[in-house]
Amino acid sequence: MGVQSIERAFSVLRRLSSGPAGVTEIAERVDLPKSTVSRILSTLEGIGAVAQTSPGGPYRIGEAMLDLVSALLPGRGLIDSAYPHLLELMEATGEAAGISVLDGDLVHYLEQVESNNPVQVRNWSGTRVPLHVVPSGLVLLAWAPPAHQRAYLQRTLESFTAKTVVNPAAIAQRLGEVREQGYAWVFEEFSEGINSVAAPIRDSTGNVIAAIHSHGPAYRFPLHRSTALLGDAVVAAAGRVTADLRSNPTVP
Amino acid sequence: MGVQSIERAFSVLRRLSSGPAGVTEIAERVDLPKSTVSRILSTLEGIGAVAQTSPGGPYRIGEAMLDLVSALLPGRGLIDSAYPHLLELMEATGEAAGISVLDGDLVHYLEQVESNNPVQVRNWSGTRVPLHVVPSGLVLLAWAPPAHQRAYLQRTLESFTAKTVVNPAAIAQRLGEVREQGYAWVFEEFSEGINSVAAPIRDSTGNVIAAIHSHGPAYRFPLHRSTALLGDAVVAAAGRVTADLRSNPTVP
DNA sequence: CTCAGCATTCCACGATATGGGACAGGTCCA
DNA sequence: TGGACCTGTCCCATATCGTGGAATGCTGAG
Repeated sequence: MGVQSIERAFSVLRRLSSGPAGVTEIAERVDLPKSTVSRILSTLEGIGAVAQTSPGGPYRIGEAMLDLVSALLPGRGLIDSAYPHLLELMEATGEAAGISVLDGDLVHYLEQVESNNPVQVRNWSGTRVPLHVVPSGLVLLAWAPPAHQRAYLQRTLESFTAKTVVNPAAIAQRLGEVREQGYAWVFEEFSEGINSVAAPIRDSTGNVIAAIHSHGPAYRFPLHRSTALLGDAVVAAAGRVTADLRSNPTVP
Repeated sequence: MGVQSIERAFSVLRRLSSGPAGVTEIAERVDLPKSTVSRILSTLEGIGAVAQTSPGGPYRIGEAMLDLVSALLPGRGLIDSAYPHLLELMEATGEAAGISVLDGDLVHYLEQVESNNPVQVRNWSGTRVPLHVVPSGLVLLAWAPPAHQRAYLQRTLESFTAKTVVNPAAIAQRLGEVREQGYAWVFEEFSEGINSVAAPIRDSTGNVIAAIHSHGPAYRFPLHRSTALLGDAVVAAAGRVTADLRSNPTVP
């Protein structure tokens, strides 16, 4: 039904995705003449979609394939832009800092930098948690389309600790406060012993596309420090990331 | 000189890597008739290389592309399998532990877990170093095809410290010892002040596909401890990773 | 209701991919 | 050393297969 040679090229790539292989081996596996496989590999090599492990050696998937999916690997470019500002924020608050994006009804933690403090909040990179229990989630929800917000609040909201707010009306009011203040604090609603504060990152058109946060053990964060000052620090860090994105708008 | 339709397909994919687009837009950008682009997109969609953001909407890069590069995101599956065993090894030796794979004439460090000791060997994750100066490299070379070994030893071998062994015959003999013992030690041949020990990880067919190692500052590692016992600890950890891979053979 | 813009489908044409086989380079074993 | 047996690339006559212009169908705006 489709274009034959394209389908064949992807059969070859699929074989290579499970490890390097030579022309003959691939030809047997995908049931094609060697000459055809050789020609396909030459073409793919010219594109950069495959490469030889060593000159004259077996073929493997090429770096160009990474560029093609970079938009999919959630926010690779975003992480690169945000990294230095995560470090700054970590130094400013003395606690771990991280960024996250919205993934459906969950907040997806992309990256985290840690302080060198021996007592640390574990690294949540790669995990996803419901929006209403973490400040990053509240931030992302606060600037989501109203229709999304309403849909989210109509669902049954899970409670994680004794302090978790699950009342839809209470959360809706909270979202308003977050929009006013520009940041969100959550005190032990996701996990007992962890406090966290977050602010929104915007793309070059002003849409909120991610959140940046800092979090630490409840016994020392924020402790005697002003939640407003810490909030401002996070907002400032988010602003710097936003500014960077504006000057280099290549992020998904 | 390559297969036209494959090259065209990748032109389309390249356009999509910078964000979703419709048929007309793509057609203009890559300078092809709409009908051709439409046909290419249908084919790619059948494969899963592209998908529609919404039914009837613009196209974006598809999830299948992720599977193709999973081998490139350096050994994601391998790292996942090995991680718990790296932790165990780190606890057993009290020093940092890591895994690495062969990349041409270099050993590529994929991942490292660190002890909580304040004095630490820096994290080499992501870097590549020549095979003959680190035990992981010796291990990978020891079980490489004899032709590769000979080719490698014929090259001019770089010296990193006063202790680096660069004599091909000496290295060849050393590889024999590594194969006998099942592990390799290197004392300050790569960097003064670092000692390291490594053992091979095999795939489900018995081929050596990676190495696991532990390394620490020379003044305390191995110190008074038996190099044989530490070697056995690394071999045991490697064996556990190998066993895991056997029961779950999805790694590159 | 018409028109503009979009994506898909159709089909005759011939450019283009195809694959069998020849070839060259390498490794292994006797 | 020779030759058997791999390997991957190249060649070229063949017709398959992709091509692209035009027609069709769809949707939404004015």
